[in-house]
Amino acid sequence: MTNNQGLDVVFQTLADPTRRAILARLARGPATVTDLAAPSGLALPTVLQHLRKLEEAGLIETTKQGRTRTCALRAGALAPARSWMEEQRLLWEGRHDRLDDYLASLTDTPKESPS
Amino acid sequence: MTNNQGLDVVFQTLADPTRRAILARLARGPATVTDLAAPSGLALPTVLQHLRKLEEAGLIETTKQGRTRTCALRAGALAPARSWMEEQRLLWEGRHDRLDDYLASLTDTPKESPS
DNA sequence: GCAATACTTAGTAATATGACTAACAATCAG
DNA sequence: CTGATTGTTAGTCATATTACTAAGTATTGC
Repeated sequence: MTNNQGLDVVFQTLADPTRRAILARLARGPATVTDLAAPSGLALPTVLQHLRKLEEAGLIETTKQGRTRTCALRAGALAPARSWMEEQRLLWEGRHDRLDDYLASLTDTPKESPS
Repeated sequence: MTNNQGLDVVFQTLADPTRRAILARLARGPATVTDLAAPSGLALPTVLQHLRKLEEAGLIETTKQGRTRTCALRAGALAPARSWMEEQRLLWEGRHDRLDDYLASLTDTPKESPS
């Protein structure tokens, strides 16, 4: 269905460059909170907020062991979003109504232009 | 690059269900502002705001002819977002570090010293 | 011309977002 | 135990988002 409620959350989560950077970093392997914060130039609590959102969106998972929390990607989490986009692409490309074509079709009244 | 600034806008735009619904509607063909507002149950100005965002994100284009504005999809506008997701998918799947595997690798030091 | 139609602008309000600092809690190293 | 490391919580603040209403402009049809 086009009404996937989880899509809101996933797209919203991906909309932030800091979070995309975190995902990109995690794509190279698991990391701790401090590891993730370092290149961002952000304060730890800020990064933590982003991590919470990423986790709530199901994009990552984390566990705490001792005093360090390790974060890793959750494979397949992007599938619904990818799926939606693919669906759209097919629809969009399937019918290539460009706007001007459409407008042309409206004035296409076979009447041989009086006046 | 992972730093695509346009991705912010596109993902942000897709994060709203009303806007996704508008896109889904437009995938079936161009429509006027009023057409798009009707099924949403929203006030016209609200829909207009969404349309402006969609247009700023490059996802649709609109033209006014007489007193009606017609909206249509802009094909290919999703490409950068799709591209980012595809890139991520490859990375994520390429290395299937699940979190527990990683943690296991850390404690690989056989701790024969429980209790 | 006049009224209905279709959109627009402006202003408002509730809520969400993303950043910070300060202070706390829980480990680990020596 | 003590202190450094790592994370967490709480509270604040500026800005953005998304909705609304009310009032405007521009076209079209009679």
